[in-house]
Amino acid sequence: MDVQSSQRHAGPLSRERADIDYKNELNSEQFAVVRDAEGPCLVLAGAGSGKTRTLVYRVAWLIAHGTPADRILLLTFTNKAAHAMLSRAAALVKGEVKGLWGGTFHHIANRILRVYAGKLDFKPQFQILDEDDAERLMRSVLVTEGPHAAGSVFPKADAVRRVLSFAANSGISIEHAIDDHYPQFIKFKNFFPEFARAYEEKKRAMNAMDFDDLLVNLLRLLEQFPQVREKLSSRFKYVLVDEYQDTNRLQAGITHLLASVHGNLLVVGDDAQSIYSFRAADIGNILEFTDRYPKAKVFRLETNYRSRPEILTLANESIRHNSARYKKELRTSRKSGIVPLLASAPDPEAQASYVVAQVLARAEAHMSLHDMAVLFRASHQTLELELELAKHDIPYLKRGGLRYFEQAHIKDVLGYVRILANPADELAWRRVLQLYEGIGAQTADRIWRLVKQSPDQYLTIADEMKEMQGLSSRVERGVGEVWDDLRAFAISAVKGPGEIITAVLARRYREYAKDAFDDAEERILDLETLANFANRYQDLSALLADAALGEGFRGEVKGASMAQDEDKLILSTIHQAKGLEWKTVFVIGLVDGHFPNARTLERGKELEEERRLFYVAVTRAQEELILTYPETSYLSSGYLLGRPSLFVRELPKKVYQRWMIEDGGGDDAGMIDIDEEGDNADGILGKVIKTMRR
DNA sequence: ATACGATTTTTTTTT
DNA sequence: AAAATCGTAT
Repeated sequence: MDVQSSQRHAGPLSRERADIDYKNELNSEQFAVVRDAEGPCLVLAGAGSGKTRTLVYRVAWLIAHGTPADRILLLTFTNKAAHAMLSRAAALVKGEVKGLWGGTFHHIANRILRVYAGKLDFKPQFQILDEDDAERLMRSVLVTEGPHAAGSVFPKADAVRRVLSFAANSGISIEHAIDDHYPQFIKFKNFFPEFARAYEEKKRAMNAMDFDDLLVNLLRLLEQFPQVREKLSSRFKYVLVDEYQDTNRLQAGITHLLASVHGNLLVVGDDAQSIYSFRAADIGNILEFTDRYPKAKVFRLETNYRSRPEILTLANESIRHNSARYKKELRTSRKSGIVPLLASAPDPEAQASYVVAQVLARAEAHMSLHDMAVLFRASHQTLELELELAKHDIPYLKRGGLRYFEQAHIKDVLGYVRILANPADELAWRRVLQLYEGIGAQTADRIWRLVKQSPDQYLTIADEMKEMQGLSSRVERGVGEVWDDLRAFAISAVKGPGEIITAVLARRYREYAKDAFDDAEERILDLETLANFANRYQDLSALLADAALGEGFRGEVKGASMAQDEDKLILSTIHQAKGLEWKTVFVIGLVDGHFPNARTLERGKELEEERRLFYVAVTRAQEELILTYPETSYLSSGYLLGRPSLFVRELPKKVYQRWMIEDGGGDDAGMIDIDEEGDNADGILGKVIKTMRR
């Protein structure tokens, strides 16, 4: 319908690409979305149903029919998804996506807030705090504001921050968040508002926002400044959102307002793949979309192009144990293949050597490593596997766990950059100061209190410092070195951000790293790469913002430093694997206590989310699915005699084949009969045997 | 009093 | 692996 009308506004139609044959390259369900998604639209798309493809073609269609790329906003959930989608769209329309706004919510919020920071009383160079920063800042709040009653077990900084974060993201009060989601903190409820206030105050003083603030402040900006809202939402003629099931209330509010002028809001999601409720993602956004937008068109993509029917059967059998869901059964267009395998190993070592043997067998049969992936619930589950892979010289890339920018050496060095960019950055000061011999938490605190009084004159403070009482000569020397260094780095700063890092490395950190880390060489190499990368920026705060948001770096820097197209096996958390697919998928560690996670086993509501996670994992597989679990494994409390995961036990036996892995040669923990059908009644603790061994 | 090294505990998932 | 805790050195 709108094809003709939008063509009329198309301007120079000569550029329209006749070479995309939409009808042929898409199925009829997908084509309907690409052609008709005007106004509010909800696309319910099952796993592997070509949802990314549909979005990419929709973008191409819009551009081909005259919408300038810079009037399209494409919101995705991860940086990786954003890049993948933009490059696919670029390939389709031959580079005409330039100017398209695409990225994560946080990325887009950052971009908009840089322009309008002033309206919210931030300076435009505001600093972004990553999770580690936020936790440290909260820790310093608890030191001053926390109750000092000895012996009282008080929630840790990270826990406090989580509560506040959850409240912010779901748009509920702190009290409410504690009552409903963190009942263990009810007796401390009265303290939280005070912590929140002190935390806010510290952030303000630093001109800093944490991840949540990016969303909160963008929403506030749109709500409180109608001219801004008008301007932005007029600009974005089309707003497209991927993975809508994982958006939270703030994000739904933001998309609502950004699309408020044109009303063209296209959201795509799958309620069965909602796995981020711990971050306050709200399935209600999808389930109630048609209530919020009564005129919304609803599309369904229910044909799976990815997986063999045997794999899909297993997935469907699993997800049907969940009660809260849209009724939807995935059909596959593919021919019958191999029945999924469930393999049990005596211990994690045997599990690892089994996976490696299977990988090697496939590699020998000329399968590329990048066509296989090993998925897991939590990143520490790969320990044995990584050892085994190293032993066999198999190159791999692990996703999940510590991020590049959260590693100590990176944060240390960027600490100097942060001080130079923003001398009011309390966290950077504390971190950098404690790198020096003789300066610990106490001295760092005293120095910071002095700096705080006039941050902009920090270079001249050194003299006052000397007059501080009771400085031992060791401390005094340390303080002297700090300022000598800072003066030197301030001079390098003129030449660009990369020069600062080079100078830090040359003047101090190279030596420091050799003492502090046993893998110093690798880390120094890392930092040299970082220096190179940083030189692409002129603006320190732009560099730091991208660092905090994880933008660009992981893929580019690391990829460039390694052999670019070396074939690698992917190890990934299931969360990071969302939206991806491989021919062969291993899901390891399927034991009660690990997956489902011990914490969620105790709470019924979260168990459904955990099951959706399992669903996401198995639906990544195209040809082959191999599930494994160790019969004994390891929890912080001791050995866990595992029974296979609930998610496996509840499946009908006919959907998988069974396989027993022989002991790989590691020390045998003794054969114990696993009660596979075991009743759920005895909690996992009953199965934990404390051992003295460690 | 403070720094720092050794020991113990604890760890989901992500922007 | 990193933080919290504890004990010793400066």
